[in-house]
Amino acid sequence: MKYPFGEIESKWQKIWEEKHVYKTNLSDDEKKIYCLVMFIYPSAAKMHIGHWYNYAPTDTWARFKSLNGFNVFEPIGYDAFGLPAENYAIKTGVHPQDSTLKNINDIREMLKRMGGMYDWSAELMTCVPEYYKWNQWLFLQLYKKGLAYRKNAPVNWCPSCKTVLAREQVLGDGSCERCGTTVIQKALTQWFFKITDYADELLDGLNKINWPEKTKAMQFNWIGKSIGTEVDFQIEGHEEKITVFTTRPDTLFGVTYIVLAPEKELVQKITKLEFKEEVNKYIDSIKSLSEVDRTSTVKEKTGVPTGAFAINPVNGERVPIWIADYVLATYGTGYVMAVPAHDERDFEFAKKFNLPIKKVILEPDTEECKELEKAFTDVGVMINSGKYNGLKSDFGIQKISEDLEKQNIGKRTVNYRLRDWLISRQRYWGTPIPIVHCEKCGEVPVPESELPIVLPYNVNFKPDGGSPLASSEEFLHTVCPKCGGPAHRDVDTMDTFVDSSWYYLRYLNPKFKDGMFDKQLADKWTPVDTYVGGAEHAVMHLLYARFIHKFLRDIGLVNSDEPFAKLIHQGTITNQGAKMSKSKGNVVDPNYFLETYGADVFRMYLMFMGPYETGGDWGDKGIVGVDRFVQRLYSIFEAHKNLCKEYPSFEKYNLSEFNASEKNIYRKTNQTIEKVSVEIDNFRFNTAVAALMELLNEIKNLDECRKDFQTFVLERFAILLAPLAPHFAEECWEMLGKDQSIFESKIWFSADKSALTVDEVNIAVQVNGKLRATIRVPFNSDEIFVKDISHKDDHVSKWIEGKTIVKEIFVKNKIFNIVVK
RNA sequence: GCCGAAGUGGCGGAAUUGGUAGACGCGCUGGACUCAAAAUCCAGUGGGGAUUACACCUCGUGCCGGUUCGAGUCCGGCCUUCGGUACCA
Repeated sequence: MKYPFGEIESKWQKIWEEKHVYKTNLSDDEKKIYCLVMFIYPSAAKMHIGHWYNYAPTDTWARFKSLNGFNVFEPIGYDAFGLPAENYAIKTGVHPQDSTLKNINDIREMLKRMGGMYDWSAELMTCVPEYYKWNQWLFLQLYKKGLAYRKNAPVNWCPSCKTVLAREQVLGDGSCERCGTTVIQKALTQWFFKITDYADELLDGLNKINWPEKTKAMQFNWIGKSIGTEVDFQIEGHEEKITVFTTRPDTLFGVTYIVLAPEKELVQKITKLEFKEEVNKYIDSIKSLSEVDRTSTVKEKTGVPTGAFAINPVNGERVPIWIADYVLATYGTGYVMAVPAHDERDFEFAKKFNLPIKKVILEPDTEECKELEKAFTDVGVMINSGKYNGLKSDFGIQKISEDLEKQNIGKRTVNYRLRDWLISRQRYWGTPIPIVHCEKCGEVPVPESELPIVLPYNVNFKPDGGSPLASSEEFLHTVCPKCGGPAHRDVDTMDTFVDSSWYYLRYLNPKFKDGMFDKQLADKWTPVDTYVGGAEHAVMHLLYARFIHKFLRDIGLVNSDEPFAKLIHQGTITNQGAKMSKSKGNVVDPNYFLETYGADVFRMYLMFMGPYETGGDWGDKGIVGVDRFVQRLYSIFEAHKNLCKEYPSFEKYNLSEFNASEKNIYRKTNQTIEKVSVEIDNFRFNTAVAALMELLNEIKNLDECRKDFQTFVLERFAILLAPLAPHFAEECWEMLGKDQSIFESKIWFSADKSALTVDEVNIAVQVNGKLRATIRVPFNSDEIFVKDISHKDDHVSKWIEGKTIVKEIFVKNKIFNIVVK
């Protein structure tokens, strides 16, 4: 009979639910494992196979750990706020809350159908006040510590979504991550979280976590720590000065001009009257450029002079001040000292605008008078640098910095590429920011007792610019918590990365009322032991979560430094070479496979396809192989119904009492237990499945074995299958005559180590490294014995006859290599 | 451009510290069953050569070189693909 997956899957899902086998007892943390998979974004109604590829293998790992006696907590939830739901509402008129809740219901059904071991009592969604109240509370804590602040800043603005995007949400081609529209620059007053205060700690922490090296490298580069010096330049005819940041103070004598980022306010102040028109024209011309456009290496450099001059503090030279878009207001001080001789960008710029190039570092083995063809950026000997002449330039960096500090015109400092986290969004479907704006008192934080500030249901979320919440009169108007006068609420909402920065703490008790999360549980259960999710989150989400975790530690709420001890990235499943996405229309729907093969075959096939961390292009060719495997097994178990009741197995067998088939099968069974355990433990599901297929091939002669031994083998087979194909394994287990669910009784067998080794091994006999024969010898035979047999072997002797044996290499149980001349 | 990862049969992919390359599966070929087909079962299956047949020989892990008794694995230099990133002063 064909394996009736439909009824069996629903049967066991019902039993698991009734018996609460997935409920984790969080008060017992002795052998705890917090296994977390990145929560799901319910933007599309259906889960596609990419989601399955993420969730099913992780579930297999969690089930494996659970059967091995660990107390595993595996929760699931929904990253429910965000743009797609709102964009969908604008298009169709369906309210984001309604569409999101419906999608969540569909997804929950699918996750249950998949057979996920999720603790449903820990399910959470971020779009409910019970959750986002604590985003607001978190905001207030950051605010109290001065880590949430407002500033006017040039921001990435998506004209289509009419919202500000974080830099990280703008794709490489300058388009909006969510809708694909080209992003423009716009200045707005926005809320920021001061992640830069934690930059150093975020760097140091990378050494303490078991994460993929490449992910750590990406975070390292993203933070981009650089050590340098700030130097003050006086502006001719102005009180103010220009402070530049440089990593090369040794080139200070080579400065031939200064460049300001065009959007800096100072530009307006110092620009000479006759240059104003050109300068403003230039500023206008780059406004439409996205930061990516501005910073493109292929684009020719542009810029205009301001007519103003600065004085070089070390030699009193008068140098012109320019503005150019290659200088960014957001990095360093926004002002750059240009040394064309020793910086590639400055060199290119100076060449184009005929600015002087002054050599101050001499390249080893070159002449001072030789004209530079390109910037020399390495270490050399300082020249044209007054009293520093003759010093090696790397030493000059130290020396000049010291002297600048003594004269109070410079200061050694550290700069980060990392910017503060912009969290304001001019959007409806998110967490309202708990700030009130009062005409008298200015910005006033909402008292904690008044939280949550509930997101109103009735708003106009049409894309007419600005924040939709401003259209809700009752939301907007309030009284000032400080003076009681009329005030209005902040109408922006928070970036959804705030939600995902602490959800792993909330899972431990999503209904907790006395705080953001249950600290007692968090102290016991965090850090998360194993976190699984896509590599696309390598810098954004994973860096923000680390920051928030460290902040929570600093206010005494968690007792660890890092949120995620171990990180695994599942690979991406592509379709015809492209990432699956609704917009590309290449999403593969799992339903066909569920209806044809069932959930277990489908999830096992996903794991069998290849290494979990590699992913790959989707193809369904091989699924029939996994299906055949399951069908064959099903017939075997069907043919041995109630076997364990009639012929109970022994725990251990002695090889000497076995016939040949029994001996082979006993050995293979134990080897498979060993192999599958190690492979699943290391997220190598493909080889675990292959090992089970090998075992199936081996037990073709099962009927030649003693009955109680047949029980022994089939018991183990069912248990080994359980993490991979949980419904099917339960059914097999029951067919054998077992009364209790595998996952209720938590069984895992360990291998009989004495049965792992073999009596005889094949040894490869080589002559000059070429395989000439394989001989079968007793396990652990010594060299003399192997040598004797090898030399007598015809296939070997014909290659060594008449030759001189130079040497012989013997590796026990593996190889015997004869080197002849 | 820079950083990172990867290139193995017709296909997805296996291969402890260097030690019999191609596990497992798909596909394909042949056979059994069947009136026939599907399904199922059995056998074979890297390329080339050679043989009545069994032996057997030879080439082979992107390309070129190196280390070694021995290299998919280590080293040097290329090529290709895929990710990440982009004037960071």
